[in-house]
Amino acid sequence: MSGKKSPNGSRSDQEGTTEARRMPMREFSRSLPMSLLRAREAVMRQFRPSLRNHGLTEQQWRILRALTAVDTIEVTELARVAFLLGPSLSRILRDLEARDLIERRTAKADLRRGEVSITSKGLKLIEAVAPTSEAIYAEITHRFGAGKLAELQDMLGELERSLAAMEVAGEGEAAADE
Amino acid sequence: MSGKKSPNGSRSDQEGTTEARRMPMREFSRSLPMSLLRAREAVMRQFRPSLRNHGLTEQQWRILRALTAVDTIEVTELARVAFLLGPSLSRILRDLEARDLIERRTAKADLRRGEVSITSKGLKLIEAVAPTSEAIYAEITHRFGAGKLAELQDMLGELERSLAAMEVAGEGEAAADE
DNA sequence: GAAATTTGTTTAACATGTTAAGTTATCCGA
DNA sequence: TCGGATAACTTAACATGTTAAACAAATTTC
Repeated sequence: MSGKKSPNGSRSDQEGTTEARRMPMREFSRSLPMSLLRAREAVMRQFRPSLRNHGLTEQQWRILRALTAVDTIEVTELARVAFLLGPSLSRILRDLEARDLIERRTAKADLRRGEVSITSKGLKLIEAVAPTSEAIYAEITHRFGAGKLAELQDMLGELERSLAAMEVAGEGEAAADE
Repeated sequence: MSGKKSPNGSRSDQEGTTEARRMPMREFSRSLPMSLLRAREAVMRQFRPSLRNHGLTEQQWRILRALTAVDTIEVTELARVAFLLGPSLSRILRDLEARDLIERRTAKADLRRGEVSITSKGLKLIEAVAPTSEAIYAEITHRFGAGKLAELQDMLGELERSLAAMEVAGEGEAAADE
């Protein structure tokens, strides 16, 4: 476990794309995190250009999309639904508010909480992007197969549930005074 | 497609976590990109603490891991294997080099190309992290099931291939002078 | 009911993602 | 062989991911 593989000698070749260089680390590239990362990137690559043409990032789109389903929503709940961390969401909401795509106000009952809602301008933007987005999604479904897509999503959900209860062991390497 | 749903009235409740608030946008959260994102996050959440204890980020780990499989590798090829964009890789390599975990030198045949390799210090770090990483991976495999894991990865690879040939249509919204 | 604790959100700091532009080196055709 | 196109990085600029810390409002505790 402590030596390098691929007896390349001293790389005497130069135009050939040596076997060792053409396909390094097959095993690594097949790890679950890499598989998930590549699959997601393959999907998002389809959507990004359209979003970009409308001046939206993927995360901004997720937020606006989530807001269309509710009247108002609290920041923490929005973070959960759009799957964003608090700090990211905080920054993005600031920007979206400056662009008049969303509105915020503090809750009367609990002054710590912020309530967010989409503006009519935001709704119009969503409606402008949605057709293209839905067309892309339909094309993906068609190419991969609706049945397989459903099956894949079932497995992904099951994977999530399998790991939800798993302990997150950090090897206990922190200083003892903690 | 243009109206808000969930007739909440003016949210007269307060302790109840209204139905509309408890489960907003079920459909959105079931989209393929979100499913892939959540699944990957569920997996990486297991690995991050261990990596962090060794002073490594996920991307730095990917790079070092890829380097253990080869003697040297060119930057572009490394970007492909570790699935990182050029600019990200450029920055990370600068840091890893400063920490003496990798070495770089320009190729004699083509002065544009940089050749990267892992140092003995980098190898030692890998060997220190690997046991925990492999244990975590084994636990994930056990929880989810080895068979299902293989099946999932097959589907992910198939999804990638399905989308590889797909056109990336941007709606042609750019200015005409481009 | 004031101090201590907890909760909801934001700010800070650093690392990466993403696109565009810049640099240097190689290639290639007139 | 010269000059335009390409190629391989790198820098720059802005947005997000990630963890820690700050902050203010609410809740709990004594």
